[in-house]
Amino acid sequence: MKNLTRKDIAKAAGVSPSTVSRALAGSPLLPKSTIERVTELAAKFGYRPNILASRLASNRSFQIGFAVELWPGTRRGPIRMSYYSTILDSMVSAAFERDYNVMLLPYLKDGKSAVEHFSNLILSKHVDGIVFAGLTRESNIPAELLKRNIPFVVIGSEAVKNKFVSVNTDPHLSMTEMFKSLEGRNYRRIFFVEGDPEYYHAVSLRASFMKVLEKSSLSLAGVIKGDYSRSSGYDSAGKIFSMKKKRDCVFFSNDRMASGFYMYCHEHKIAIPDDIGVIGSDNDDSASALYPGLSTVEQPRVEMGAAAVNLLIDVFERKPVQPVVIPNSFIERKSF
Amino acid sequence: MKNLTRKDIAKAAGVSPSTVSRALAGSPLLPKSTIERVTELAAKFGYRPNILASRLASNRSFQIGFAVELWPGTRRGPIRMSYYSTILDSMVSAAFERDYNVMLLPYLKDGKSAVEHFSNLILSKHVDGIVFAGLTRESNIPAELLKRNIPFVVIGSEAVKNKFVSVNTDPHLSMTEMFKSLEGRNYRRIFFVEGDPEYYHAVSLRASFMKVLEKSSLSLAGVIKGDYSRSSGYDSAGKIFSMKKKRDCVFFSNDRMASGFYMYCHEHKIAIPDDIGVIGSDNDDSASALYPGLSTVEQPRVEMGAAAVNLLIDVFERKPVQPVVIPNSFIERKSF
DNA sequence: TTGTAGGCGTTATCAA
DNA sequence: TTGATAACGCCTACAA
Repeated sequence: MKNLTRKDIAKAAGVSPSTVSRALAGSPLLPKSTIERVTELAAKFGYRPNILASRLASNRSFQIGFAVELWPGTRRGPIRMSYYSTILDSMVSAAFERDYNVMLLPYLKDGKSAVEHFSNLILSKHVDGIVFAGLTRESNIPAELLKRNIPFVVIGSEAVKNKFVSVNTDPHLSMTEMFKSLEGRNYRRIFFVEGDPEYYHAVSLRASFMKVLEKSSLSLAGVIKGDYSRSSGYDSAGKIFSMKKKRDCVFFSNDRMASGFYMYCHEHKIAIPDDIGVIGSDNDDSASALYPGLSTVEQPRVEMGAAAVNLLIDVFERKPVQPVVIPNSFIERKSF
Repeated sequence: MKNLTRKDIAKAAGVSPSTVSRALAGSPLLPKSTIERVTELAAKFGYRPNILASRLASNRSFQIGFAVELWPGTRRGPIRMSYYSTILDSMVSAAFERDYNVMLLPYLKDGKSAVEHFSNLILSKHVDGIVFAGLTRESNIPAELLKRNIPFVVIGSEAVKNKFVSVNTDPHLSMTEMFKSLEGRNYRRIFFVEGDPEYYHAVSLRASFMKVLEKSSLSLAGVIKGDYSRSSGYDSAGKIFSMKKKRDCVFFSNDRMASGFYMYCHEHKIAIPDDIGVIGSDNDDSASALYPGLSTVEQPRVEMGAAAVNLLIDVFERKPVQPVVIPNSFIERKSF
């Protein structure tokens, strides 16, 4: 079956193909009557402009890529993790509002150079630009992509000297709120359980925590290494309880580790918050299933995803862009 | 800056543009030497075929759409829910393996007809086919899309008379395992907390449950209405405990409702499993944070997502396809 | 084994 | 206000 094209509509309407395009685009040059007639005819025929042809002609794909790193040999990627899925969720909406689509760009962790892969995707016009999230601090991707003049935005990574466009969180406000709350409850010391320092998030959260801690009346009970996993949260409990004093509390760099800590406390009949106060970070959905409700430092993922998309489109449109820093808030529940 | 095209490589290699295409596609017609020479030259120049042109010429987008229903006026879609993100995650991997890409297709819940929207997406060649998940039972989308000859696959919906391609779960095996376990622990009665019957999943799970229940030595303590939400699980507790007898247990149609029930039990100092046995369904990640560990009927989402993609590509390639039914398993933890 | 040439269905420029 | 026409870059039948 032959595809319906502009020509067919043009013939039926007794105009030229270009007029059909103009009418469908609602060009202000055309009189209303023409627009109406052509539009009606197009609807009647069920004509839809071929987006493939339109993209070729305009040399734009109107697609934004979201990079997802696959583990070779598995059917598992990062999207099932709530950090990624929440960001993606809001990216889709934000892109939709600006007439872009989001495409997923899987790449193999130990495949050929990721940089090469993404360059190809841009050069071959698969996507107009790429959003990255969850890169490790040592990743060379942003620096290399910059060299090659590839439009991209990075979520949650350090924007080295503001050289590339990034979206980040500033937990300063939420930390301030948190310490204020803690002081109000007469806590004296606090443990800090760190995330995986490969990630910028872990480092910046720690820095922010320490900065605000200094100004507070609490003192540091200790820093415990973690890696964001539930088991590392569980394991941290042993160390914490070996050092614990009265009126101590713990801060976890994500809710997942906090949930591991909860598990330990349940198993050992330790009462939260009576025996120890607990605070998490992320406001994961799963955290709200915990009992007692986990107080947590929110990560504004929805805002970050939307901001990344809007920044990227601004780049396409050659508008001036600034790195975006989004403050987050502290959510108080029952865990301290 | 001008785009690098076949022509440039052709000129440099002293061949025609078509030969460049053939070489890059590894055509068996060409001698190895030509393929090598052209490939090297292309690499040296950093030439990447323009996928936009290729798609126009072949009239295929090599993209698979995943439909996501947006709530108007919010930046929230379904992808943040683990049901969707897990399916999507495996779809991306499966598509990658067969050289397809996954594109997200948002549509407004109360926007213009969804059917119209998806027809357009296909007619305009945005995507070659579409995967749906989480449709309600009364949705007219599958029937209408079928009429219009649009390639699609539906996950978790009833395949009415096998008329359209679908991927479903058969919980029969896991239910059998579950009841066997329950009998081994001397449970006498079981409550069934239903999901939202708008969804096929709720209905089919209930049917499967009842069928296996009949053959077991347990009796039905009652059916409680739920809607998959945590709060409906919490609310179910009141009804359950008003009817509860010794050696009763509860089955929840998803883990989320079970987590609401846990919340109630914690608040009311009811011990799981000593006072009541609990079983969930889905094997959500968040369920594994519950204490005591929630036994659950798994939903094979990873397999469903991958199967959907492979079915769809089979449809493109005009291979004969059959609806896929994937059995699931029972995961025993500490909640009964 | 390789080259030629006619699509594919738009967009965009220029002329009328 | 409209119409012609030249790109856009690749695919592919057909010819050589």
